[in-house]
Amino acid sequence: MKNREGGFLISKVKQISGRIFDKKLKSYDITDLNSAQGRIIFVLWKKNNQSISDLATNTALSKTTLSSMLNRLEQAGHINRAFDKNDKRKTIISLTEKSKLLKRKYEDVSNEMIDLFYEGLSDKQIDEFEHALKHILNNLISFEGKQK
Amino acid sequence: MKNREGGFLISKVKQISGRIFDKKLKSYDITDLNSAQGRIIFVLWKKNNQSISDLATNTALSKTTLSSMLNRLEQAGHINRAFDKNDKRKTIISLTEKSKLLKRKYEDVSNEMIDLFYEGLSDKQIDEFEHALKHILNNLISFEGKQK
DNA sequence: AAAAAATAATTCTATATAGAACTAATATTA
DNA sequence: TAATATTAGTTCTATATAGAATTATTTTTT
Repeated sequence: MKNREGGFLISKVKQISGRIFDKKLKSYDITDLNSAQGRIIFVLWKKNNQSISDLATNTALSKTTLSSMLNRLEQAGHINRAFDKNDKRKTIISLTEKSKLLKRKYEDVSNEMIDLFYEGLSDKQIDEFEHALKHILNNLISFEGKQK
Repeated sequence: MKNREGGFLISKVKQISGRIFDKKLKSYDITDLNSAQGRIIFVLWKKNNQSISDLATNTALSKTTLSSMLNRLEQAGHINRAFDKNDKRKTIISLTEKSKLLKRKYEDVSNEMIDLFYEGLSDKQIDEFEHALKHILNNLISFEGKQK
């Protein structure tokens, strides 16, 4: 069997791109949001008003991680917490105007990042790469789901 | 232009696979090593006796991260620190017998993980995927190198 | 050779991350 | 309906991660 090292490669890509993304955010004067927080805001841009469990699913972070990160995002004025009237256990997270205004700039950074990421790969290669990534992600999600 | 989200997908894959890997390690009775520490030991299995800067390069972690992680790995008896005789600034990290003995078991977990990761993809797809990953990693490495 | 620059590692501080244990609320079962 | 199980969030604790500042050593420049 071949010597595979996808997981190791992914870890390295994640590590370096996080550091680069953080620097790019600062160079665009986004100083009160880092890349990890950006991931959360990003899924809220896609769909506002999500419960914390929804966010856990959509960011792939644990609920406990979100709990503390949302505290900081709330403190910094990026998100609000509200109660769900139909289910008192739930907390609904929504974006503030402040974070809505960040969207354009953040997307510029994202695009710069994506350009760097995929430099030298053809559209076809990128398509196939992201297709494989989604496949892998689904493998992992369904495995983790089964574990419970 | 197409809507790319490779970075976001990679973050999610990294997050979930880390959690799964940690559970698998425990289920194989590897209780004194987690997946993050395993990454460091893994590059030392490939090549023993590396300086911390070398490890930073080969793991894609920052030197400060390594500094504290190596403390814990040393404490747990997995690695040793030694001075470089030719260059007194350098610290050479080597594996202990204990961590050498872990290798077989750790590889079993890795293989199980790789199987899960790539389930449903053909050899050709995996080859192309890892090829693209390496390409992306090189893009990031050379960019981060230029920054300095 | 002395001064300046670069390199290696550490410490300090802040944030990110997640498991275990907990509380409150809702859903399911007997 | 009462008892039980499940679900949603939080807190607590430990580890992971990295930037800034610092010290020691080596290399480069003048």
